[in-house]
Amino acid sequence: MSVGGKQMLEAQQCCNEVHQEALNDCTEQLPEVVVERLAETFKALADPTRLRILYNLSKRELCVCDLASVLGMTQSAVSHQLRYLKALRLVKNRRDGNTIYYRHDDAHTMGLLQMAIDHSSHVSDEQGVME
Amino acid sequence: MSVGGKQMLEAQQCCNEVHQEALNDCTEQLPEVVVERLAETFKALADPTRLRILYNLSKRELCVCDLASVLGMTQSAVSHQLRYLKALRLVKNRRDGNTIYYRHDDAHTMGLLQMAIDHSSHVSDEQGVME
DNA sequence: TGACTATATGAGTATTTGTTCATATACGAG
DNA sequence: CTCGTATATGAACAAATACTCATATAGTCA
Repeated sequence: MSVGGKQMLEAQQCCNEVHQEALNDCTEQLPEVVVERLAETFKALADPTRLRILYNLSKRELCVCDLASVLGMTQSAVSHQLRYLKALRLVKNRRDGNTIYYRHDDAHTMGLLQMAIDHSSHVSDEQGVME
Repeated sequence: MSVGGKQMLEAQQCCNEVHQEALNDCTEQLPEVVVERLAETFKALADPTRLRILYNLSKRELCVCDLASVLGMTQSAVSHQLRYLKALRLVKNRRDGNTIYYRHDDAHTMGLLQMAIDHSSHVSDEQGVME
């Protein structure tokens, strides 16, 4: 079981010939909590509705009503997603009378979104030329 | 109920006072196909197992067996996720005898991942100082 | 050929998720 | 107070998901 003197990471043996060299290059793993956090962030961006909400909030502050109108969705559906985004601190809101305005609240995540959007437009351009 | 009149660009009316100025700032929307593509990309990164797979493949080429060992997961679970990632062209593979080696195949998505990882470590540092 | 190995895959399943519907809450104007 | 409006929320439900298990596939080696 113990092969050498060093730390060996055997989590589970699925084949006899475990490539030790490969495992040595992978001793450094992302901490569990970091992985969960990353997945959580990307999951927030992994839904078309939330993407559209954040995209529009990247332009300007908007109330629930306007977002529902722009997205062509029910107020309830939008509100549920806003709660989701707010729990992750990706958006925040302010009240003005009956109206509640939302805006983005996480520059890093918005940066990820913007980067992905920029790339998608580049890809579109290239494909437009190619095909 | 039905207010006699005209509605110009409204997808759905959730409240009477639709803020026209807000809607004017949101005339430009991401194309449906782009939104779906973005969501698809982020969804690939929205799962801890796939994150760890891509993270390890960012270091070096690995076979299914080694990945399973490093992640402490069954060969089947890893293989299913690799198929998922391959369908999205985020990874590609090569065969060497019985062994199939995987590596990453989408610089842009790996860039998104790296950016998110870098940020998370910065945040950790700051929090480490604060608390 | 046949045993052995690494990987792929279909079915089944428990869990998560995004929406709808009905209703609750909070605020402003009478 | 009551009424009207904007938003929030709980329950329910269908669809998507990530795993396990059993088995299939494809290569090596004797």
